[in-house]
Amino acid sequence: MAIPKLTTLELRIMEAVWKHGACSVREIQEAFPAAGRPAYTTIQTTVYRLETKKALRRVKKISNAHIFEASISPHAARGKLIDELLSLFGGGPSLLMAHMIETGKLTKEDIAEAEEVLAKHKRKGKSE
Amino acid sequence: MAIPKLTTLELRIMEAVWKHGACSVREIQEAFPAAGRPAYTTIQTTVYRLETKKALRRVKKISNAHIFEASISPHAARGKLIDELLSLFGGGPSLLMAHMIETGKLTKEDIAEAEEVLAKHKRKGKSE
DNA sequence: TAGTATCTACTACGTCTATAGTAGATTCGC
DNA sequence: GCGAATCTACTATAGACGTAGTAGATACTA
Repeated sequence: MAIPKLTTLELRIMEAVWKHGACSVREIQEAFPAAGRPAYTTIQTTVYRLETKKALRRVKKISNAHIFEASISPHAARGKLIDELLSLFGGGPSLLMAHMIETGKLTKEDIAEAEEVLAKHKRKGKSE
Repeated sequence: MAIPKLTTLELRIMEAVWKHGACSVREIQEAFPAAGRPAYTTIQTTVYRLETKKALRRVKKISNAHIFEASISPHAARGKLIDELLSLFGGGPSLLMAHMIETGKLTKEDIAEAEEVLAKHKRKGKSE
């Protein structure tokens, strides 16, 4: 199943659903910071679009409100974003990492952490 | 100077200008792979839009053609992209790195390379 | 200089996105 | 059961993007 391309607002809605679990349009809307919160119907429209994109689906109805659930995982959605970014950086992580180092976003600690994660991942991978 | 938001096509045009240096619309168009190359006027329109976004500027005229030059650096433009991605990953590189490791995009070698870049960067940074 | 090629400037248009209003259905409280 | 609140479904719209055509200006060539 291909991960659909999600826009910023769509992604923020997905984040809300991923975080809160199955929820209504109202709950999604209220997950947005009160300052600059989009209108209820703005969220509603975008939720519907996420539905046609197969990123959300209706699971049940509570009272007169539909309850939505994510059909794609945060892991998969983020993976797609990363793939797209990497493709703009020549396909590999080198340029991306180099850039983060130059701009101070990637520190010694982050690298050490990455090594640990890698080691852990390798151990798991071995058993597959 | 804020870096404007660039779309995919815009970014590909910028890449061409960054690579070739100041060039004409025709040269930009021909930098695209022949298969699926957009029409001349498609490039032209997008170049104009990049001009209003202050990402490109006309520097001179050769014969009857304008020559364009980048007003923003690849470094800055890529930095903006990375910032946007990182903000979707909680602001830090950890989640991003972890994801790349899990999906096999980040290897031991990449991490070793990053360490070298970091060391090199630190040496340079010290003298500033 | 006359014809041809090229380029600019402008216009057009379908799609997508963010935005939100409205009408009618549903439900809840009393 | 009736009024108020809430929700859905539909409609609308402005701006951005990718796409490209056309008319007129400019320049090269023979």
